[in-house]
Amino acid sequence: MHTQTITAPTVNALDIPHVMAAEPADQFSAIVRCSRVVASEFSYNKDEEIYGEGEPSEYLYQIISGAVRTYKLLSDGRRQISAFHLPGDVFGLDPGSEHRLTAEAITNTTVRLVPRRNLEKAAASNVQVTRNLWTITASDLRHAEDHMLLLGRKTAMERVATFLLEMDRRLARAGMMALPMCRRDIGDYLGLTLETVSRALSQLNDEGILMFSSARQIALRNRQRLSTMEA
Amino acid sequence: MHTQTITAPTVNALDIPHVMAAEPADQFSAIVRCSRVVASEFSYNKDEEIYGEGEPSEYLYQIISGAVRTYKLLSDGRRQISAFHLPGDVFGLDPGSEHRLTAEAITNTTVRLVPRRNLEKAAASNVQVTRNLWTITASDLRHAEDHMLLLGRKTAMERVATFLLEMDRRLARAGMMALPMCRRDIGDYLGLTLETVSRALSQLNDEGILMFSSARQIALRNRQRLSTMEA
DNA sequence: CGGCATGTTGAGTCAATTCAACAGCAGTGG
DNA sequence: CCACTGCTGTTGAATTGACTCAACATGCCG
Repeated sequence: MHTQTITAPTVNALDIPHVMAAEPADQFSAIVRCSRVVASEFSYNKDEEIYGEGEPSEYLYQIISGAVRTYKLLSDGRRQISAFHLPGDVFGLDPGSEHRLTAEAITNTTVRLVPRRNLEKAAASNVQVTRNLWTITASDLRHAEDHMLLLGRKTAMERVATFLLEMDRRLARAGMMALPMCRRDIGDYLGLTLETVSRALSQLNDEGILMFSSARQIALRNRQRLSTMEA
Repeated sequence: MHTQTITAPTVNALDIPHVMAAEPADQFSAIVRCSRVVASEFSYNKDEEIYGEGEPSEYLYQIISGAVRTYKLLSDGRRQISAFHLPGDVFGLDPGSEHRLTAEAITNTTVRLVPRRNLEKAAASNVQVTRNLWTITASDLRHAEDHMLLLGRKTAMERVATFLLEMDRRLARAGMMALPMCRRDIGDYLGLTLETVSRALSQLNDEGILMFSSARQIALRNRQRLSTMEA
């Protein structure tokens, strides 16, 4: 693993319970709490690889700030991004000993991480830890099922509409979203070319459904209309 | 659930351990054994729905004989099949209370099933049961990740090559496979039309890479060449 | 044997891609 | 401060792989 910055290990599981009690959905915290393992922090630079496909799976990650893409490549370089991970999201849980995807920082990114080894020890005795790990895998599966429908059967415009609604839901603040990823990343997520993505966004802008303040700063002006477009 | 035939509940978990000891990979048996719940048998007719998207998730299924497709629909009828389930496969484990896919019998199909309610009771106390359920979900996720790459980035011929190798691996006997599904099902699995699937298969036949004895009886004649075609 | 499902093949179309040019902007250094 | 450079994004024009529509072939089941 090629980490650039190592901010000293900071968060001890024993400190967390009361702080995090208000966030029942935070599985990572729940796992850390139950398993009583130490979570460290690491930072990665923009475009830096966090782990590669086929590498041993040693850590579970939660994004503190930044954004991460996980993807698979074909031999000739065609790329399919499976998911974008945003602050609060957990990634890197490939059950089995090897990662099945590559993970890269989209922007400078800081993560919390716990060694899998510790998790497994905790999971062996504590059912709740195992259940939480299962829940994370189940969420990934749910997303993948939805995404297969998009990739297999939706038109370009429907894919872009779905993407915008997903990102709006996950990262909009004050009606505005700041996309961390470039047009090529969006294309590789949606199974389209970057030009097709750009054309679809321009059309939505022309139709008044969204508004750009810059290429990556987008405000949705008509979510309902966009919903009908996602098919 | 609209089941046509109810063959009397037969298999009791307590009978299984020794019979199944030779199949370590059979998670269903392991789960049934650990949780000491009763597994029943049911049969479904060709094209009969086993459960629908959005319905409460009440059972976990294992195919004894036959084949099942699980899919999602768009409002205008476009369909994406997520997976084909063949004898020995487990399906229906949508964590959470509702099914996220519809399941239908492709041919007349017999399944073993256990009530989720019983599983959950067993899983609450027995870590091994939870781990096995997690493993099933993880396998589904792995397949979905591979399939997203196919749907987002592979050409029609590459998709068909991948499909043939998958089915050959899973159901070939004596170098021959008997596909249970029609061309439309294959198309809806691969994100293609049935005509495109048919054309690709014909081309592979012309090139001597496969041989038909009937439309659904296929023997691969050159797996290595097919492997290079799946990209 | 007839009728309907399923599968194949051909011809024309089209949505998305490829290739190409240019615009915008951020960072760099003279 | 502004030209220069590289990167990202947009737009246009031509191409193409897969789709649609159509006709026909095959085969299974009653």
